[in-house]
Amino acid sequence: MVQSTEKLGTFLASARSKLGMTLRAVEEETGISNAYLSQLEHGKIKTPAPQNLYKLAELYQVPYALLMELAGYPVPNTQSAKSGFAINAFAARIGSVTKDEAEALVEYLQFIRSRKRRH
Amino acid sequence: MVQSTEKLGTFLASARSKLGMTLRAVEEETGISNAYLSQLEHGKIKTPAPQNLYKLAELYQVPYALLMELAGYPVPNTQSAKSGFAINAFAARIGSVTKDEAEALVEYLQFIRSRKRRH
DNA sequence: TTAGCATGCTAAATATATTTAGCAATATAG
DNA sequence: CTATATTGCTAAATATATTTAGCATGCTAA
Repeated sequence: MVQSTEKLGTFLASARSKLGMTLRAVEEETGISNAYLSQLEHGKIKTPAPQNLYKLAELYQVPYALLMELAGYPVPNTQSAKSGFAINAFAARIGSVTKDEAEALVEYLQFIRSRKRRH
Repeated sequence: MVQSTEKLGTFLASARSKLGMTLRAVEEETGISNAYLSQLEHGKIKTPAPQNLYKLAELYQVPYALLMELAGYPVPNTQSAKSGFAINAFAARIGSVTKDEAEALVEYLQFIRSRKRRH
């Protein structure tokens, strides 16, 4: 329960960092106070308003549904959300990839898994 | 803005009436206090917690997404599949990943890119 | 009728979200 | 180097969600 907001916080912090934006820059764009954003990134907000998650999703270019999940909210149309949760979070973290990169990642993942199995 | 919560209220009241349930009966089932339910049905709550809407949706047998809409919340998948087609294709290829795997993949991707940049 | 109970409601209490104000550290300009 | 601005942060203030307590009306049973 505590962890889910913790995850949301670190995810949002990471997303903002990726864009090189300052808290006050995000405040400018979204209308959400920098103080609140800071608390949000530090997991001190248990149930942020969906409106706020939506604004941040748009600004950060990440799926709104993912933020809802990370916040611990039930998400409508959960058929793909539940099964692909980890992968969605992962996808949102890396942004877009080229074909070659995707190829390399798939190969690397297979390597990781084969290695684990051996033990 | 005021009307949307008003609509939610009348909708919830109608749904409960249809089932012939009392406010306290709903409280029993959902854990939401009858006082709060009353305020909700009278449009006095601007932003009810999604968790509460979910519980009521289940009890009343109505779509959770509909309650979210009536509450004026953005609803995922009404417009949310816009972020990263390439990513989704990639995600489909590798299936679900663990947290550790995601971590490793992100790191590896950064490695790949830093390598490319050097050239 | 009258006693007891159920129902919907509301004011006050409490919890939590969100903002305002301002501090401490770091960066940047002159 | 010194001054000024920027950044992230936090305590206190404010707004709002949610609960607790209890009232008034009406229902049912004796």
